[in-house]
Amino acid sequence: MPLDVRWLDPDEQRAWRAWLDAHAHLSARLNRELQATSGLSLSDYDVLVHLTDVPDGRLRAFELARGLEWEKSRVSRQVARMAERGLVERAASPEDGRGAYVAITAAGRQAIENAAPAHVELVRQLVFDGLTTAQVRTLATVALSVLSRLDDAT
Amino acid sequence: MPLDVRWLDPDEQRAWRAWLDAHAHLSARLNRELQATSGLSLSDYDVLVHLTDVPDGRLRAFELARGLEWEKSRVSRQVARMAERGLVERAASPEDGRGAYVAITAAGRQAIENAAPAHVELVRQLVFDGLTTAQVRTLATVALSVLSRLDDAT
DNA sequence: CGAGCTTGGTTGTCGTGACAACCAGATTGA
DNA sequence: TCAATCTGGTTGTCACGACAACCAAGCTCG
Repeated sequence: MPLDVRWLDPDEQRAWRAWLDAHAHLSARLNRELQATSGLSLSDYDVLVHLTDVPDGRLRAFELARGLEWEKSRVSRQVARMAERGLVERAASPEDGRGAYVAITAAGRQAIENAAPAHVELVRQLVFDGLTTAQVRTLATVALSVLSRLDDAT
Repeated sequence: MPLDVRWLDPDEQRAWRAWLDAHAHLSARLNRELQATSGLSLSDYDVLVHLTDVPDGRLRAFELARGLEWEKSRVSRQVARMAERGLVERAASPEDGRGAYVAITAAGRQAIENAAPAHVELVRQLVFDGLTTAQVRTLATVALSVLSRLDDAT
């Protein structure tokens, strides 16, 4: 066991713990609230956001997987559940015999249009209303730094 | 549907997305690495950290739940799994007939002592080596702000 | 062409977590 | 004292996600 480990100093410890805690509590809270007020989970919400972002409201499953950075199995199952609830529909692809389109339904649009305002408002209240613009920018910088280091890493 | 929603501005969007992405990728990566190099999950790791932090290496289940901020059912199941692998032991409490102590075993100590250095090193590489001390402090401030707003909220 | 590789997607299996129901031991208050 | 309540913990059930195995449709190259 190496004796030269560079442990975290107290400031780093603090920041690290706080980050983990904040994220855990925040996502639990957002999920609970979303669930309670609109019957959607965060995953449902993310799928619907991606589908509404595209002109015709439909995407191939693999595009959805790419956009969400999800495992394809996760997409498959999430879409299956959402289809059962009528939020999306699946359709075979004419161009590619293997393909599966995922299309948002009217009910799906309704659901996200109902859910979005309160959700965004809550994010604003819990996060951004407490921060200065400088802090927001630093937050972005920090997160982007982590992301780039994750990409670099072996 | 309210028309006066205060949507996120571009900077906020960016910070929000980056935060979520960074956390998702980072925790996936840390989990994978920990699993691969030491056979522990992040949850295992957290439990072991809490147990090594206390003098006699044992805690009542409810103390563990409090410290980890976990549901008691989660603690119960996690401990059951870890006991099966010999990382911890359960013991009845003499003082309280209902009580259950969770104690780290020699194997558990060994496991975390093996795992910790590489884990901390990775956190350092992926997060802190890329940040200035000012950024670290801002990160802590931001996270703490979110936490306090979560507490306030109804 | 057609065997072998690649790609898009689904499914089996396992581990995990939330929530609620439940059980047993402790506590308390009329 | 003893019924009502509270507390510590476990278990049932459901949803979710990762990973690997699998299936079928395209592609590619001799």
